Amino acid sequence: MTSERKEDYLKAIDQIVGRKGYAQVKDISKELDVGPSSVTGMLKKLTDDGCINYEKYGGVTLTPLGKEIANETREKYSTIRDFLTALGVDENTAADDACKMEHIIASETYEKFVRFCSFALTEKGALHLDNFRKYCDSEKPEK
Amino acid sequence: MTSERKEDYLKAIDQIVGRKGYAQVKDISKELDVGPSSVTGMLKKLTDDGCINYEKYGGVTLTPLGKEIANETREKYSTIRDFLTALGVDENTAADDACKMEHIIASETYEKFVRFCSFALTEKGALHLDNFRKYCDSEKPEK
DNA sequence: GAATAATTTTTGTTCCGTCAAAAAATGTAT
DNA sequence: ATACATTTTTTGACGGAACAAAAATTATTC
Repeated sequence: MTSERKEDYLKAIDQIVGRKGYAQVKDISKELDVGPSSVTGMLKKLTDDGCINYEKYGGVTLTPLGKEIANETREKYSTIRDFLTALGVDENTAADDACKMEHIIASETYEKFVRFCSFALTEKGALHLDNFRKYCDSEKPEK
Repeated sequence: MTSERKEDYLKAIDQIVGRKGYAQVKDISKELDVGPSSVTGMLKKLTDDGCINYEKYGGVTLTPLGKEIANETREKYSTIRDFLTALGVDENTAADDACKMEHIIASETYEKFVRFCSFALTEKGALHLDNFRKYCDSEKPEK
């Protein structure tokens, strides 16, 4: 009922609402890089799902349900992105991958990522991670 | 041209061929848990793509191209699975997640996973990982 | 307030992957 | 070799998500 794509839309709407108070079709269209007619279509579905407040030709905002889903998705996204960057993945790549991974990983896996991130903030953890990073740099020449 | 689903099919076919020399529609159907008509449809596309040797009502095998894709996919899969289990994710969950992640992560991210796995085989690495695992166990009570 | 511009919605099409049911081919008994 | 069982293919349909083009609405400007 709440597909991957719907989560993407909700996250995008949340972001835009955060910036300007409400979201217009053109904003969402730009944000997700899809045509405006695709957006209108999805807005109807999200309305049926009870995720957004939407009236034709009007601005879009999130309902509590929509906000909840957006927040969960966004939080997952941030954690995964941080996890990947901690591992040494480039910022942009990490952001891209996190955006796709957030939809598919199990909650158990997600939990490990959370732990890893907080561990990385530990003294020991930071040290270990540093070691890994050095290892990464040193082992490259083999190829 | 080579979608996620195609990779899944190729991987499944590769596996079955490994077991019995060739793959039948029913095998693939069972392996991927889809109806036989779906399989037949996909087999046509994979033939057009030059990934499989397929003649109606006959067994299916992989072409060099198909084998190459299957191998890449499989290798990616194994690495991701190992990476996740190294982090402490349960075997089954790791397998499931790897199956989905293999399609979407960037090669850069993949490379980090590879590095992490080989680092984990190092003396230092094993130690670090052990530390993380202990941290995981210790921090659980907070919830 | 009429004319024009920007935005949004409709409508009809497409692609992908799936399915169920019916038809065709193949395999296996007896 | 005839009847039955299994496997495979065809056919037609569906849902999801996207698009382009045309129509409708709202906003702006003079």
